Amino acid sequence: MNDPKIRTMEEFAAISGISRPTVSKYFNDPGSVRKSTRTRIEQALEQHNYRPNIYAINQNRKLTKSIGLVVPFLVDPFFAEIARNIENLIVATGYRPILLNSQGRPEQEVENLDNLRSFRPAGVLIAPLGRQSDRSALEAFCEEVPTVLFDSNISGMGRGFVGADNRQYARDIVEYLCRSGEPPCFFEMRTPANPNANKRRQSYLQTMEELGYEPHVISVDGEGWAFEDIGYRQGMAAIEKRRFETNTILCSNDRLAIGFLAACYEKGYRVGGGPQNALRVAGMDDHPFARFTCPPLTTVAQNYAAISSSAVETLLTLLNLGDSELPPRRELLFEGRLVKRMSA
Amino acid sequence: MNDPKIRTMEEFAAISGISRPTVSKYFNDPGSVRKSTRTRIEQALEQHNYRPNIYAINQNRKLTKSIGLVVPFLVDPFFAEIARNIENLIVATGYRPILLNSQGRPEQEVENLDNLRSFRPAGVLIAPLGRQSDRSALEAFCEEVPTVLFDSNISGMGRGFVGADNRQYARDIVEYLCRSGEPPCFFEMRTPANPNANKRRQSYLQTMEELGYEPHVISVDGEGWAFEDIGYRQGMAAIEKRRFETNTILCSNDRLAIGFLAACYEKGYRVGGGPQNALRVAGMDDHPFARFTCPPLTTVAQNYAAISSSAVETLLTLLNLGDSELPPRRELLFEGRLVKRMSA
DNA sequence: ATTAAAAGTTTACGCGAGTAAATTTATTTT
DNA sequence: AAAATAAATTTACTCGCGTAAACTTTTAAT
Repeated sequence: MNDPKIRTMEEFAAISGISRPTVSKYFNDPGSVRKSTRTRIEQALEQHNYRPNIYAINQNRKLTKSIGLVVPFLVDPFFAEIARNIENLIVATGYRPILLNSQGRPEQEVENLDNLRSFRPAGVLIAPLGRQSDRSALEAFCEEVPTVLFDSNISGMGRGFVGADNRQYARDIVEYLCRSGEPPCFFEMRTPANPNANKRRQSYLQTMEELGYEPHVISVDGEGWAFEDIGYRQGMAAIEKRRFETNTILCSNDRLAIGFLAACYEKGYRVGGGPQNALRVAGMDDHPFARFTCPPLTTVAQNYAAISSSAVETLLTLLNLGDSELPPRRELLFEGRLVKRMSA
Repeated sequence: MNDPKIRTMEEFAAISGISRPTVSKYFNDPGSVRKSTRTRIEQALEQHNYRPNIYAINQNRKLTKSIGLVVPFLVDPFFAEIARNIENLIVATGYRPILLNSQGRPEQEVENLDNLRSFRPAGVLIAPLGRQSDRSALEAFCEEVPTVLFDSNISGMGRGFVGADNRQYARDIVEYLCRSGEPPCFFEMRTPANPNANKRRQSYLQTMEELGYEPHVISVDGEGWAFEDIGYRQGMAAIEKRRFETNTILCSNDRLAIGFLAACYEKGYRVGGGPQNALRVAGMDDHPFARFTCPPLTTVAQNYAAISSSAVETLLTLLNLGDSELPPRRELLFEGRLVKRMSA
């Protein structure tokens, strides 16, 4: 690294003894140049650690080597974890991830899309806010940029969707709860932020019916993404009003369950299976911290790895296909895995 | 929005009836043009939603209007929350944030710095991994780009540091624990990832001595950023080996405490103040989910807002100063606020 | 109204690479 | 070794905007 400051590709090409256009080819795809020249370039690279100017690179290119990644709420460890996975996968394929956080705000989501547009990414992976998303803004964006949705589906939007098989999630855990104790009540937000919650409720209702139990849905107020807080406050209220018809509560997601567990604790209800406990509580998602609740939370584990890699693969396939042969929009749902812990 | 596809600033300038250089001035600083022209531009803007090409903008500018933000581990809600705050502040000042996640990996941190360099940001805010950081890489970076450290200090590195007054954190909570029950043992990782942990231990030792109690430090093995898991596993082991000399455990941070609470639960120890409980547990940081643990965690709350805004302000001051008059490196420490909950 | 200062316009060049076309050189194939 | 193919080189133009200089118009000050 004797560094007489290489600034441009011109300078670097001169030093490595290769012409600039060839060096340019190398940076776009090292495999596209002869092995001998590749070696020479890489030797020069080791000595001078030159990097092509990222702005100049992209200015005159229609298809950027970057992929946008928009998540609705990064403080939610579920999304942080998914984002982490996807970022790594994107890097592994040679693209550069651009991570944007909508922070639970519809305006921010639209703003992110606008920003993203100006980056001219090759493609975009977006987990929409859901109900609050600006549909027309999203739609306009999807027409401009190859986009794959994940986590939260909006039918017809984008060129594909990868997410959870919410019906299976709810079915599996409801069946488990029913055969291991009293049938569950369903605890949820009345106006859930994303469509997964609705599917989970529907599946709860259907499964309960199939099993011959009477369903009990407790829908509570609350806006925004502070699910734990809503689970706690509304859990307290629901307990006080004795709104639960059985001793088993299935929460619509783990974050709600974490808040609900806090309410149970404060109310002095012991949570868990077995006769010594007053209540059983379960969630869905296998939130990264669900195994550290007290008691550890019984839940349905998202297949993080599969969802992440499938989302990236779906997008990459689209990108390699070219605009001519648009495949039909595909929806890929991954099953969750029942995780039995102590809470139910 | 009748959109006959404005692509360049030239086209947009023609439509708005203003010359391109003036339009350019407008985008760089709307306040720098006369009010009447500003209005005309903004009217045209409403009709055509044109956005200057981000690559072209930055290519020919030494000082980019963007600020890098590097965090060590975004799955940690503490950093997610800080990042959220800082991002908002950066946007409010007219800069564009570039968020990069080191994911707990030193190589990734170096990679992030390299990437950031090629973005030529006006300045950078970085929370280093700490012990594992590549000092020389960091140092080289700091010399090239105006950089302010936060959360995790590395003495002399960068042009300033903003973080927590860890000694005060530990002092305050140790004093509280001592006057409200048995003096605390200190539960920590043997080789903590960042220097805050060391300061907290030192302050624990000093405060215990000042109060005339014998300190007990339980240092446990464990690498990486899975603090909850370490707190859980090593907490289990420590409980089994009866390594705690008193009934009060102060954990080096909340994530460790969350794991430790899970261990207590599994071992059947009731946690909280009062005679009916076996153990008291406290943490530090006021992790976003600390109030939802069972029992709710007594801790010292980071002043998220102050740290975030102070970090951004420190950097902006530097940027506005120009290279001539470098102020001395300043370290700003913010006090935490004792938050008494049920766990101790 | 005259003058000075501020703001806007024209013109022209540069940033650092992508990329296409024509040509030369190197590598394979027969 | 000759022919066919693949890879590099040269040359030259492009992308979209920043920015400086010289000049003109508008606004503010006297």
